Amino acid sequence: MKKMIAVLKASKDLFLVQSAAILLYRRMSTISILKLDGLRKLPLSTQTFAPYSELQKQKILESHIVSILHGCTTLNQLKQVHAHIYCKGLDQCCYVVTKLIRMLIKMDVPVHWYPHLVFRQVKNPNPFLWTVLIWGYGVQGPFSESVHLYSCMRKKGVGPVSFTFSALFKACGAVLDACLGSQVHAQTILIGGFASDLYVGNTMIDMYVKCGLLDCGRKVFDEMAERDVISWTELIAAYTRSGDMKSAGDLFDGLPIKDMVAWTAMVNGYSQNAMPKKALEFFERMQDAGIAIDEVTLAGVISACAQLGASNHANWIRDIAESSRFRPANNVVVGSALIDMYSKCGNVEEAYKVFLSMKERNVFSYSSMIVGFAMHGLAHEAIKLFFDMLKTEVKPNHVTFVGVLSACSHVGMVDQGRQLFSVMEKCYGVVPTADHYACMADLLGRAGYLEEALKIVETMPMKPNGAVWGALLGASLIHKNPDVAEITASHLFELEPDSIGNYILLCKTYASVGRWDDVSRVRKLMRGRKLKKDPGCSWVEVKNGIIQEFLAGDATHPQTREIREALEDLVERLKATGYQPNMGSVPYDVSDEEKKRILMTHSEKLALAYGLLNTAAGSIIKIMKNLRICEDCHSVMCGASKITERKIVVRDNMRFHHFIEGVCSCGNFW
DNA sequence: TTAGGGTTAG
Repeated sequence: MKKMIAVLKASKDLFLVQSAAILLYRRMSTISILKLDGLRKLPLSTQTFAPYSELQKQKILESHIVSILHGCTTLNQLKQVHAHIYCKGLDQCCYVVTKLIRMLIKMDVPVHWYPHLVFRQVKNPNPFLWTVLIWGYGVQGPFSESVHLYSCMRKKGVGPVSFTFSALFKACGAVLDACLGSQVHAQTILIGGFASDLYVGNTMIDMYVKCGLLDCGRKVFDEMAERDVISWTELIAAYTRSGDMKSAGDLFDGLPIKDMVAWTAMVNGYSQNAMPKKALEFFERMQDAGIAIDEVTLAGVISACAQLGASNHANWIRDIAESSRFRPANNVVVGSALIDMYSKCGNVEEAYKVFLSMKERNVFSYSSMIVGFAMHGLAHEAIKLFFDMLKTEVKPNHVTFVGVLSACSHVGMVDQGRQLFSVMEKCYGVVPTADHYACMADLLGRAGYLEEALKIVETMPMKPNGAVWGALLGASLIHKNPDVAEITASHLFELEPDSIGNYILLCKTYASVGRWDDVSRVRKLMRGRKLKKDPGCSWVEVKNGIIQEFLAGDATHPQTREIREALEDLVERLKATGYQPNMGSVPYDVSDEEKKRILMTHSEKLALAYGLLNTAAGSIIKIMKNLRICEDCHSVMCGASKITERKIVVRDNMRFHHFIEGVCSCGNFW
């Protein structure tokens, strides 16, 4: 650096010095301006200006100041440069002032304060200067100010530039005002020339999409004279967000040059739409195409692996992340995604290791870890982490509270949950949403306070959603309360008429108290609505990361006989320790013998037997299930963990159960 | 000036 300055100082060529200085300022953005002061003064000396006209000197000065502005990293530096701008008599130069305002806004200085003040001091603002302010309000709000400024600008007879419309669309998108957006759209056509501008088109697509008018966005796209990869990607992402992967895929196929962002939009689209296998397939195609990846790609793929819940996928993507530039310890996005993934793959210990290794943690990292602990029934750990978080600068958000409340719910910590719920808004500024009421309904309901839960639901300030009533219905089954179940189910059948799970919960609740007539009435209702029960389905991980799937009653596996024998043998040994089949887990009015037979074909039992046969002695057995584990299977898992001396981890659709030496981490409370 | 983003519940 010193050498370079010496060479530059010795140089007589002003343009050489100038361009080198600009390069230096841009590249060494962290170097304080003062350090480079000697260099900054150099080209401004009277001597070196000699061969240039006044106008040229002015232009050089302007571009010089702008390059210094670009190098600023703190507000103080900007203030210093601002003072310098005054000294040099450039405070009326729109070009320089525009750049100053832009930098101020980028540093989150409130637009209405410093930037707007600087703007007011310019006597004849040009369109760019007007626009940068419009853009500033479009970024920070109040967004109405963007529109107001635009009309002021027009009243003063200043014509817009294309950036003016981009800025306006940004503001309309931010307030989801499609009506205003289409008025601005009309202006772009009326004034002429702007509607065909690439930037304007792209921001217009973005605005329509944000306002939920995907078709309008598509129309703009179809009519654009010129498109770039950004136009395509905007629309692809919009389709993925709306769940239309078909249209997203069609567009993607037609995209002439696909860059990393476009590929990532597809990978993450599949991941967000619960198609994790497709996401991984696409990711591999992306890698085969030699496209680089970044933290956003990794986050999506990691989320897909989390959904699959299998250790082999987890280890595979962990290796990729570790060997990339975005290592979990150094990257808060990748780190947080990994915490979630390990929790969902049943390895909460590894999730916590990742959490501890992270140099920076944000609300995603904390919330993911809290939710992870909650999922595994580690409520005390979740709550401790929550209070640790409060000691940092990271503020809890609505997800963090869902995490702590569900942690309380999973272990029956009613008082702690009530306390947190009562202070979440007052002390932490998080306004309870329907999700939080669902957690409360779950917490109180599970713990047996069904009436109190019902009261909360009936008096909550917003309309209860499916999750809220669903929580109550689940609790009604646990506590065998068909009266509350009937009330909740009637709401659920309206809100979610096609959701089979609600009908089944109601049936099971009736069955639990022997009201078989009601059971058949609900079944008839289901048949009338053409609803079919989801078959129970379990997966078990065996050697080399192979995953075996079993449906309830499955007799298609080549090892079926061995599986059945192993299961019968296991149950016999369990009976010797006091186990009795739980007939209440079969919601059918059939004989006890038939109930026993049905119990033996539950998918998680088949998976367990297969796991025992096909994994090494002493290793952990990991099972995933699409539905909630039934009570009978739960007690079989408990017993099996003791007599086979195996740790068994079951992930059902609610949470994780860790069975160790005859005890489940859920404390039989799930 | 414009694109892709990780955590939530029955």
